[in-house]
Amino acid sequence: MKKDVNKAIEVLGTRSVDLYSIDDLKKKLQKAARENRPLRVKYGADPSAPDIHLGHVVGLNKLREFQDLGHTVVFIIGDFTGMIGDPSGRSKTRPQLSREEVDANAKSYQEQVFKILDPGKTEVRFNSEWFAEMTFEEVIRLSAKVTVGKILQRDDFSKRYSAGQEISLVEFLYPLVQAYDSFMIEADVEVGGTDQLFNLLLGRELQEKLGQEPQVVMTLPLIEGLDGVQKMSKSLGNYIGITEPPREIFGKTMRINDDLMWRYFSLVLCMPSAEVEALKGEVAAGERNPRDVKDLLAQSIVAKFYDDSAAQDASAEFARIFSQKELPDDIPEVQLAAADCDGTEIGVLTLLVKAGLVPSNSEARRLVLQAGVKIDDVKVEDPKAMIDISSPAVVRAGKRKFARITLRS
RNA sequence: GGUGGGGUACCGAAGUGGCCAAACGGGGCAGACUGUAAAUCUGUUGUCUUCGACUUCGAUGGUUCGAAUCCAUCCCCCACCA
Repeated sequence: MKKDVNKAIEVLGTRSVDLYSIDDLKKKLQKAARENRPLRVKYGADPSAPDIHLGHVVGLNKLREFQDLGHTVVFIIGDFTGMIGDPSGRSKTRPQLSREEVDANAKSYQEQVFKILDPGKTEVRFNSEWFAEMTFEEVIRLSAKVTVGKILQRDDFSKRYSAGQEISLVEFLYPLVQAYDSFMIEADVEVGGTDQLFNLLLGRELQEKLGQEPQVVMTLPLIEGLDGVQKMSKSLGNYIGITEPPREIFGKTMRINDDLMWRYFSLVLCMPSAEVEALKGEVAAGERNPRDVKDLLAQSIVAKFYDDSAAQDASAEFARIFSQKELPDDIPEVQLAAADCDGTEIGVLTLLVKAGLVPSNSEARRLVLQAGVKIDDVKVEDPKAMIDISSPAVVRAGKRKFARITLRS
């Protein structure tokens, strides 16, 4: 374990938003060094959305830093809470999951997480371990430790409460559940997004009330998603998943706002702020082209989850399609039955639908009228046009969708 | 239990008898431009055999030449009071 506490504080403090408290962290680090006992760093995962995306990566990076300093990450999978979900059914982000779903998600979680974390320094725990056996009496005793006023302090609760919106008792209980996790695993530190601040702090308080040394709470920025405004999340569909194909990750990264790049450099790639500022300066001064910088970002992100060659391939492919407007190197083949055709000819609209490039005829018509359809590199602008597919034809629908059509004899 | 407010297209939200396939915003899609799937601008965004037809505004039934809009019943949601 690294013994230089000041250095550790410097590393760990980078990118964090809140840290309660730096003194506690320092003490814990000193104690850990003295006793040669790694700190237990908690991170809670919600098993309802098993796709890890760049938003999670921000936290995982921080955990990795703890591990590199010799500490242990306790990765908690909230399987118990996942199976309860939010039975009021109001919250779409808390679906009720079956045991099988939870298990499958948990498994996939672990596989993904170890793209960043060191498995040798990670302890995976399930919170059903302690909650499944809890009696109602214990639940009530536990709930006596926290007041309603306390829970109402949480920002979104107080807003909803004063706006006259409903808050279910389940929601009220969830922070307590998380806090209890901290107690059970004897967390020294808990890391989470800024939206978790209240819950993390509650863990700190609860530990203290139950006679345990309170955890240090560290929050990290929430990264904005592809829309550039809302936080990256699966339910909003504005995310880049780390298991997506390299070309997809690359393309999606190229789609973010130029202004957002810097945050990705810093939060996803952990680039030191001096370097980020330097890059930013070069772009502002016109010395570097924002596209090239974004290309660097996108390649680096792909390389982080795959490797350099995947990154280069994705970049080259992107340039081919969007800069040179050429065809991609792997166009999906679609065979059409002769029965769908009029001899060897077929209407464009039917063709687009049958090839699975658009969901409906009307959609196909719009696309054609908007000059978004090309067949063998020739624009088709008449929705009634008949296309001869006696020899294979390459259809391009919009910028990103392609198909090579052949006629099945 | 009582009172009041609601349920409209992917989302948010107008519309209270015909001009409503339904304003507006967001999102999506397309085009232009560009070194970018950035930004910006423009168009588009129910379905179909598209100069026309059909199905949509919680559900069902009704009034009417005509309903998202009126009536009845029902289902669901929310707040407040008890």
